[in-house]
Amino acid sequence: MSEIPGLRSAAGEQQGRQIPPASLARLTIYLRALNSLLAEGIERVSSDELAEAAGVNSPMLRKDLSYLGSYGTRGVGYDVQYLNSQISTALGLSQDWRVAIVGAGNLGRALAGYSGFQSRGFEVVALFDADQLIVGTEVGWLRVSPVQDLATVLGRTRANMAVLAVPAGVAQSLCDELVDAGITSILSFAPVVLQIPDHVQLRKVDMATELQILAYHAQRAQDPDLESGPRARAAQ
Amino acid sequence: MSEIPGLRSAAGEQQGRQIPPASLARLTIYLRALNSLLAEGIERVSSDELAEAAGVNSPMLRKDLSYLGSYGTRGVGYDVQYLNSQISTALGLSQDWRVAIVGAGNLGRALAGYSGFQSRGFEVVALFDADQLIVGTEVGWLRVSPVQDLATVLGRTRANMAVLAVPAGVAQSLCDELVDAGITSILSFAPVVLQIPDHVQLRKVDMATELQILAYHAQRAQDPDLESGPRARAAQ
DNA sequence: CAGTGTGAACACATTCACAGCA
DNA sequence: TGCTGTGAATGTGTTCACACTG
Repeated sequence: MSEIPGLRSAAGEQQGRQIPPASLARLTIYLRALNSLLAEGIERVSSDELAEAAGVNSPMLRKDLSYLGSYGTRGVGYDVQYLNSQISTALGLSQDWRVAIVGAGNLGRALAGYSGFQSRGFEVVALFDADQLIVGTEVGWLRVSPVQDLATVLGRTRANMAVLAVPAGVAQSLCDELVDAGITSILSFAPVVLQIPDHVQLRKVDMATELQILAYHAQRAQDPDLESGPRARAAQ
Repeated sequence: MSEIPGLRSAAGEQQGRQIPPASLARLTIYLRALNSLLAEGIERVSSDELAEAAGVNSPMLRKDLSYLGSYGTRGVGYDVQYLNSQISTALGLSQDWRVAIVGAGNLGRALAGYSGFQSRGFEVVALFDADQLIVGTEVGWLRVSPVQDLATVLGRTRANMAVLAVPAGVAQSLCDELVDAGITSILSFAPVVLQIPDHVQLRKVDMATELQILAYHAQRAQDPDLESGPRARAAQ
């Protein structure tokens, strides 16, 4: 059992093609599901089962996987371990990512202590704050550094990603500092539009936006407005 | 200045149509930008200016606004105050939303104290935790309630939305309790796929997913792979 | 023959050019 | 004249049916 399909060109195959953004987002979910299966000691899954676990339908799952290559066995399914490692390398999770968190308020501390990072190949290597009362305190295994030392500490810790967990007002200037220090991947929780150069990747999470979207749907659900033809059930 | 276009059928117009999900997400950004302009005392904006402030291009902004109705003035632009209120009512932000936060760890506390909620029409009315050491403590204006009292407290506080900020392992059962207690809008930060009935709206934020997506792009940027024709710059 | 992999059909989102109005 | 509003064209994402294979 679990014979591993052709290993030639280990992480290669159709690596050159861009994975469509929508698929990319779902691949991370499949990875999570595969890790759960792995933890349960399950060795094989069918696309139906994995799709169920990931909350999508199986044709979509298969199409998503097809952007990476053909890692399943027809009539059988996927080897959990093998598929897991294939997706991981495709997503670039085989190298170590060193994350700096800027802002050690509740959110920054929550992120610093979030086990989901460590367990999925991200190491938090620095934590910054501007508040003198917070600087120097310990959060988990980390000591909070002063933002003044941003560039220095980023260099020393060889951080290659950053998370912005600071108030909106100071986000742009700190973002600029991160970029100047050579960071090219930033995840921002600040509720502002950040200006960045082309070569920098920025992703944003805005919790108020999420609630507003929920509010919109909730409002429509309660007013029995013009609920037109096709049942408008927003997918998970 | 600022003559207000036809008020007949106040919040009506083409309210019946569903706003496309992609537009909906951006409308919340426009709202944020309009609030900033309002704070600066600016009364009018053109689609170019507002698009710039929101980090999108202006045809897209105009198309998004067109799903709500025609609230601009040709040759002039938009009245900031008026457009702000039109988008707000379209999104259902004119009624009061009462949010319960389940989980008073660092993340839950960060959310409870997040000024972006209060300022945008969301009131945090309850905060729950399972840990006896945390129950009873104060976070901002709130006292942490025991999860055992979930249904009771949700009823008393008339919460109509919930945020799940709990570990993956207990998310599903708490989600079920929320649903049983009549909550139909849930924002989950737990890194698991949640099972929900059709009438419940669920949105998910997964920070590890965000970092993984960044990792993918960063990996591609460093390996000068097959960088094919069209410059693959992931939009903000 | 069960279950993967994928091309072709469909639905949705974005872009663009320009008509229409203050 | 300047800027909004929108239909038509393009591009992207999803669904589906089924060919293919272990």
